[in-house]
Amino acid sequence: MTSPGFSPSQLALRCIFDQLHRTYGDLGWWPGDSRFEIMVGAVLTQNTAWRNVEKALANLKAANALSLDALLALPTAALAELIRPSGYFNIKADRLGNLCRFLADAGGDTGLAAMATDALRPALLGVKGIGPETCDDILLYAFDRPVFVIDAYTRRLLKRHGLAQGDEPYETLRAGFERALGPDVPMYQAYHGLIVEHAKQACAVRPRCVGCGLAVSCPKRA
DNA sequence: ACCCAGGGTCATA
DNA sequence: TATGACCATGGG
Repeated sequence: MTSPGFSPSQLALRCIFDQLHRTYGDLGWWPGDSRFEIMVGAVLTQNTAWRNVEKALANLKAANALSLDALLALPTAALAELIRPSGYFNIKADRLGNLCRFLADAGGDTGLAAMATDALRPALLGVKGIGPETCDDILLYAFDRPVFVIDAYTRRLLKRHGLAQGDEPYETLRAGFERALGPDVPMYQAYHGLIVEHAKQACAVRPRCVGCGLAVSCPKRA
């Protein structure tokens, strides 16, 4: 009843995961050297290709600005200039400022790490500029919480496999994944990365399930 | 030239 | 609740 309209079987979701993992291996998601870098990257990658985010992150590193204190000390206009390659640079500069102020108030990422997920998730969602996907990227990859990330690719993949209609509310899909798979941080981390990687391949590769023979559909485009 | 990318907010109905 | 406009760079 927690996820009306989306009750996938554990078998179906595991089947897709196993084929993707067999095809692409361990991708090492999320790339990043610190919790803070992952959080910043999660904001910068909103509706943006990752290669553009890498340029912005490189600019921040070169300016020695990829830390909470350094970013807080940076004027918004200067921050916007550094992250220009990632697009939406004005609004993202504001969002990073919101995130940094929230972090500082909460005692940095050490303070956040001490919070229970049930308290941390609403707190993050309360930051202007952090929606459900960015929030869950942060929870799953920066703080290793068992939260499944839902993105447009995941929706299309579910739709193509007939597991969901695709336009269900975010929370419905997230709850469906988590209930079917059970809490498994390493698998959640790998799974989302694999879906994105599979989309990047743009159907150049077509993993096929050994057991059921069903191919894993390409989640690129509608 | 057009379409898309590892989304989210806000105004409007 | 549910659309639509807006944000903006860079690669295919």
